[in-house]
Amino acid sequence: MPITITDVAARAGVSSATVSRVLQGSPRVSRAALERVQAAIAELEYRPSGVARSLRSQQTGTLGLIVTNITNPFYPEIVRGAEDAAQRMGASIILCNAAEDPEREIAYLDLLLERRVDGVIVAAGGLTQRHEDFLSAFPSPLVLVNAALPGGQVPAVLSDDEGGGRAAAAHVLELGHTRLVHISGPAVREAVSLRLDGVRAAIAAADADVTLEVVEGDGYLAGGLAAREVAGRLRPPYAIIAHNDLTAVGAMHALFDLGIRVPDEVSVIGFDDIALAAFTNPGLTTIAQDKYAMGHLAVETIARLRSGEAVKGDQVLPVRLIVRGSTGPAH
Amino acid sequence: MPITITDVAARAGVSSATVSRVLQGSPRVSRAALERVQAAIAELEYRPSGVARSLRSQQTGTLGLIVTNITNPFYPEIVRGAEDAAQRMGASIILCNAAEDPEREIAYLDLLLERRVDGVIVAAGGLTQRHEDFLSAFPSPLVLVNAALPGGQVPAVLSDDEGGGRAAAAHVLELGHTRLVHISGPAVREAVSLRLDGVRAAIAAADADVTLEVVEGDGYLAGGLAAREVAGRLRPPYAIIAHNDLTAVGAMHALFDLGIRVPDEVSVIGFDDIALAAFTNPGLTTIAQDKYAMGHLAVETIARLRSGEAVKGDQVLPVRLIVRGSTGPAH
DNA sequence: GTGAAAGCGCTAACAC
DNA sequence: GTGTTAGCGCTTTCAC
Repeated sequence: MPITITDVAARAGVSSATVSRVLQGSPRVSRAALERVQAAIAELEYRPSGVARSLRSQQTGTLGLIVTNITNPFYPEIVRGAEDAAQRMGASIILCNAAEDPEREIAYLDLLLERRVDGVIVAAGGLTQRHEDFLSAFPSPLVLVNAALPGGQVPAVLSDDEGGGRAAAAHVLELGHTRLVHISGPAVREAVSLRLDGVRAAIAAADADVTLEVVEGDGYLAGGLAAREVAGRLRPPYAIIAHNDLTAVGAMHALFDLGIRVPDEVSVIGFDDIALAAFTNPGLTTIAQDKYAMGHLAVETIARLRSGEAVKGDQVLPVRLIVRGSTGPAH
Repeated sequence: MPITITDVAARAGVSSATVSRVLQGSPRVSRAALERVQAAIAELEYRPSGVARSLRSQQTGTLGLIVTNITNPFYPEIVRGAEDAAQRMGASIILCNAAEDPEREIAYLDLLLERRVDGVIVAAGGLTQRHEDFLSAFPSPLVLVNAALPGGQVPAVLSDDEGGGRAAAAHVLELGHTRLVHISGPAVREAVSLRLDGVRAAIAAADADVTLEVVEGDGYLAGGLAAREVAGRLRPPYAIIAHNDLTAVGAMHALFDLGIRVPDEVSVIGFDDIALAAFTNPGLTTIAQDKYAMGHLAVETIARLRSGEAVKGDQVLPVRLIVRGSTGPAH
């Protein structure tokens, strides 16, 4: 049974109110009392109960962070950014790993409400209709990362998917590629169509004779395996623009299996810049999202929301092209 | 301001005690009251306050999980295992990312105590003397993952490092290698010397003419770069046994830069089996730790501790050799 | 400058 | 079967 404020008060020969004042750093405490209280706190190794404080103050100093899948290498950086920002403002993060299960995501939302968290961040890939219903009526500060709700009712932190798609296509176009294959993610996600839009925009802007083929992947390694089927009927050179790095890595593997050389025969470019991307062989050229900043900004946005500020619309972070070894000139 | 139990009671025309009974699923409630209370709960969208409950019940249903560095690919799997186990028992995880800072690790221990978590899991690489002092006197159920305290005062979940080192060396020995290079981790960590012990044991058991050279790395990618210096003076074939996968990947990169072929000229084997290992090229042969199980078991151990069971000593999980493409016959 | 006391939302005796 | 009440540990008026 931990020490309570009453124990400290007794030990210091004061009332609990005085101990509380010391805890709050109130100036209305005599020097003598202050010292005795501090001594008592130290001797008893007293630690005020966060639970009791939360009940009194109606705030827990706790933020909920729901991620689709913590073992997806896209998320740990976001978590780190969020955690750093939270720590800076004296808050803790309750991490909820939805393990790719939308129902579990919603169950966690409920749980976090019961825990009276000061805010919730949802870093989820795809949002279902049930999410929308639940989230748009969420009774607590809420920020979405990497996904948005129609109408912009809920503040969201996003990357510039359209610009990223454009940059990816422009890069391979510049290398002289005229045949592009886009392995997309699941069509329901908004980022998927935005990236594709970007690719199309870059092609349109190039006013050269360029073909684009789109095959739908799943956003994971498996989706990249579509490259096998593509390689069966397309003769190099061509460039594969993957929806994300996992897809790109899957595609590279399929290509290696077939003995097709990257980038000599086929160029591959990804999206996200997960840690893995720097360590494939060749290194993966990709469009980097600033994942750390996304997590950080999400927490800061919660703070702004809590201070009564009306944060409206999406906050879009810039992306940038990182050229490694997986893209090369078409020949 | 959220709805309270009193609001529900008023709405249902009963006392808060009755509402509480309904919440607890007590049988001592009349049908009529039960229905009215349930209706009121639904209409008001009432959610009991976890904070108030925690204050009453003296337990928070919350576990602290301190991780050295969530962006180190070794940890997300542990987190997932812990999170799954916690969820199964209705608990939440407060994730604390120490960001490689031992002081921050200790600060988090304090924080978690204030938050009155039901237990703490520390998944940290290296433990300093300050850790030892703090941890051995920790006033809350505590489990270490991937590190142990001398004397076994604190229950720890570990992998079979010695056996893993043995398996790694045995594997390359079997491939005909007679010159082994071990790139270790920082000498202070116990796992480092255990793995090296294993390597030595395998060599001793082989009773062949085998040389072993040990160079100290840092357990990260940079440590693997020591392979560059090794390659400068050693002629292939030889085998590099890395302390962990990150080190192995760093070594492979150094080798590629020098135009040395893996595994044709030099074999490389890692330890951990991080997600990355399957996607290097060639794939990394490694000793897999069951990271998910470690996280899971740690949470279960907390539960046992809380139920009053005296868990003593280390729980050592088996490892297993995973052969991919980075090791091959010596010739 | 300090203490008494109320109350945050809930549960668990204890009465009736 | 139901209500009253005390109390979990803290903060904050309100007196003095």
